Amino acid sequence: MPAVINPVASFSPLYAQIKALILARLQASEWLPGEAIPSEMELAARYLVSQGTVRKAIDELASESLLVRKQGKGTFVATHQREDWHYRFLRLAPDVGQQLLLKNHFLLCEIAKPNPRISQLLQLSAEEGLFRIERVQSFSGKPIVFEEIWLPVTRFEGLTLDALKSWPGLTYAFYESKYATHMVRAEEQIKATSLEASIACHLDLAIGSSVLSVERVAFTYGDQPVEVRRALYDTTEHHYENKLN
Amino acid sequence: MPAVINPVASFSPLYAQIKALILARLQASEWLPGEAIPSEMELAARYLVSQGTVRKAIDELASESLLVRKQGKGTFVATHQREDWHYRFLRLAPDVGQQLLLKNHFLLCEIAKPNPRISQLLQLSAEEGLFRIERVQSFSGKPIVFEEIWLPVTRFEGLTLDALKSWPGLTYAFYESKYATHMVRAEEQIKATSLEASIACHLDLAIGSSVLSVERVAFTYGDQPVEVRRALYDTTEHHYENKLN
DNA sequence: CAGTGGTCTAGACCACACT
DNA sequence: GTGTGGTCTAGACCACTGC
Repeated sequence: MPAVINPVASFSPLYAQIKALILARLQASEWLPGEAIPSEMELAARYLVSQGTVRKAIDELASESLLVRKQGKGTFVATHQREDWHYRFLRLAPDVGQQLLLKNHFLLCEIAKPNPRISQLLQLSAEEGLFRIERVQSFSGKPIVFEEIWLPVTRFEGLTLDALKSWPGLTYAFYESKYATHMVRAEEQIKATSLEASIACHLDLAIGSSVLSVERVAFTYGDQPVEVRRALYDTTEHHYENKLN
Repeated sequence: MPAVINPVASFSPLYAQIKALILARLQASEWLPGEAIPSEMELAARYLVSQGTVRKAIDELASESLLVRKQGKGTFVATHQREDWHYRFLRLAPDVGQQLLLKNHFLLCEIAKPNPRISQLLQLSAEEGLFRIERVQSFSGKPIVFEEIWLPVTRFEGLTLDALKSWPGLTYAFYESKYATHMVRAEEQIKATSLEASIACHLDLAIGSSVLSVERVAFTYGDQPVEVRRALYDTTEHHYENKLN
């Protein structure tokens, strides 16, 4: 007889309820990125279900990359602060040669002018403040990416250009470690555009060159949008890679 | 005690072996797209394993979209000849408004000039013949996509422009129904380029306009490359959509 | 109703990591 | 060795489909 976790509503299967309970813990930052969660046996005992049911819940969370299983060691909360996750969301690759290692150069971090489109994407009211960050990323000296990033001031209170510049790792690892915000997934919209004069200098390209415009909305636990980026890629010697399944 | 399917090599788990056996059946066209495969119980009996083991094998194949499960009905071989699969590999979406319904217009179908790059992508020797197809796709009268398609002559023997033109559905459904070739996955490389004169007329755009170049290699069962496409998208009012997980 | 996939359990054993 | 996740089994019952 299954233990009824939520007897009132929901005809959802038990493992889905267990999954929701685990998700709630993650969302509440009770188990932090990089840490191990309790073993399957312990969770099964805690929630009064069988190990198999916990397993199925964890399986789904692992397939969504919220958790990472490691045989013999345990199950861990996914984190961007790891080598093998550096390219989690980066789809830019060189046409020939090895995978690239981009070098970061932050240009500015300011309070953004009100921008209804960005506010809407982040599900914020027009009054709520936004940071706006600019940066350039280069590969062996050549600038490849110009990027604008918008972040809600409320979640990223006190953010400064210096803090960004002095962080050694990835931006998403920075969010995780300084603002307890783990990015789970993202959606991108890609277009081809002509390079504007104001940006051309940053990319070392002629005005009017064709560049790839990639607009990204990134989400944390619970499908909450937290960050908007608009990047311009120089694709003369690189491309955006995508797998369709 | 597990039934040892392949006692010689492979320390792979039982369900992986069952998965391979099912995959081989698909690859051999023993179970055709759209058809139901035997029930879990029947497969379990046939391979002398428990239902749970068959289930895990099918689960993986379903998550790779090779099979589709339908509760109460059975498990079916995935097919492109279905309404809900029409946009399986199409990532182009209008900036505003509903999902689009593209109209096809085939321009030509010829024996291609030798092309080492395409041959290499399709893992063919330079001598093996290739078809080359051109088409334009439009949305409410406006041309949006210009596309070149390369196919190996051996697999698509007797292909003609008329056959393509008279096919009412999707190209991948055509391959499936006329050439017993089901596309399983694809890889795309995306760049921004300037529109050439020879193609500009097809897209109703000025020479030198920025357009999205999408090069796709599509694979059938067993990771065998079968088709190369190079598409140019007019992204003034559309975009390429991508989800990062 | 019978047949299908979907869920849940309990228990056994394997593979791996740490100590 | 102990503890973790990974595999496999056997059997029960549920949910959905179609006759």
